[in-house]
Amino acid sequence: MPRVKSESRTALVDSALKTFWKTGYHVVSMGDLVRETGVSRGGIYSDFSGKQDLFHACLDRYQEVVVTPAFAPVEAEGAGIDAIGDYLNNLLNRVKDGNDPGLGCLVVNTIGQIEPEDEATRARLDHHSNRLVRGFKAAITHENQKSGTLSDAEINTLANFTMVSVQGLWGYSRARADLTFLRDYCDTLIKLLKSQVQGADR
Amino acid sequence: MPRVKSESRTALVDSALKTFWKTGYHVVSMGDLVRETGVSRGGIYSDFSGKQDLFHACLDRYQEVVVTPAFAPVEAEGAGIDAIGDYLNNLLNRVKDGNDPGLGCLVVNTIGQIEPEDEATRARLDHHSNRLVRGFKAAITHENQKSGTLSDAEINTLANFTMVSVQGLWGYSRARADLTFLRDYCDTLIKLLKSQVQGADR
DNA sequence: CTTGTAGTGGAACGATCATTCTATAACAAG
DNA sequence: CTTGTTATAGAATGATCGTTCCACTACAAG
Repeated sequence: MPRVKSESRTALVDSALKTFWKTGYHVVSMGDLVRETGVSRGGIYSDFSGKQDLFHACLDRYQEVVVTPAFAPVEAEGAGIDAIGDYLNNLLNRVKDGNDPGLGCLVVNTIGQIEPEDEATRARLDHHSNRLVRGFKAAITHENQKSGTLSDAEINTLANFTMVSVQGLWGYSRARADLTFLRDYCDTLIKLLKSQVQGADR
Repeated sequence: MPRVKSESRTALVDSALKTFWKTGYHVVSMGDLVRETGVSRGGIYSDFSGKQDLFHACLDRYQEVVVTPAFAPVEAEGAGIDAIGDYLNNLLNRVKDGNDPGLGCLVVNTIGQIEPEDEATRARLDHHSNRLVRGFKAAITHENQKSGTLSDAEINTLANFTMVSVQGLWGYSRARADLTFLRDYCDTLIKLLKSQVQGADR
């Protein structure tokens, strides 16, 4: 038999992911991707049907290599509100350690530049948002079990709020790479969430 | 004397603003702008040095025609936290009435697709963020004067948090045009801010 | 060795981009 | 009318885009 087919090209996708993340889908050219990934044009097109297909693979891979490890504390069994703080700090530390191509979140960046008809991309963004809400809801629910302050509807609303607010953090972190500023945001969010569960003002 | 020079082209900028807002800077072509604004290529280039220059004019105009009226309650003398809710609902109602090209915020969308070296654009985005923080800080400070619960540093932190969180709202509103969902976010934010000023849990 | 496949480097293609230019129409002032 | 200015429609330009194609190399299996 001939040579074995490429071992699934994760290195290509990882490299393309960084490029898309740093520069944005529309600005990245296939020439950029060839240069940054070290894979030839033919190689890319043999594994993906085109630029958009590769980008979708990057969005999926982003969930695996960035969201899953960072969000693990929240998705862990018995996670409470502090796990949300761990999640935020996990990503902030990635930035500090220089593991990420820059700040921001690939999903949040993409929301701002996707065209409304692009359903395939939109579905991936929705999946991300739903994943966050699901995690936040479980964490708030667990924290709330101690006091029983919040109703189910209130927990839902709070989880949705947290998701939206956190997407603001990642979006804004692209504009301002001030770790102290960003950590203050995280501390405030956690404090606010806890104050709601403790239900001090109800 | 000959014919008078074009009356400052505000109609051109207004139209270009909508196009950039809806579609995003990189996706909009000069051909799109010619078609949407009804101004010829020569006309555009006689008033602006290029696409980026026109875009900057749109960012500036966005402050005037969108942010200033919507944010007016917050920037008004004696505004409190409810003014922040008015601001959010002002923009949500614009969407409902179909005045805006879609959802989202031109500034937030731009943050996600600007290249780090583009200082001229970045300065305009910073100006917007600073304006929001200044307004939120004044409103929270005024509300806090009744109880005196929060320190100056705490007010600063809360104003920064609010700005980041609100940018999350406008960013996410592009992905999910569900007015009920978005209003729930607004109500939650206002409730959280008030609970902090009342200082129930301190 | 030969054979078949995977992958490369880069030319080629047609489309589209931002920008410039030209010829012309519209109109105000003399 | 003529003259001067503004703006138009659209051709032209040169660059770059995503995509396709091809000659060639590397290598594993027979």
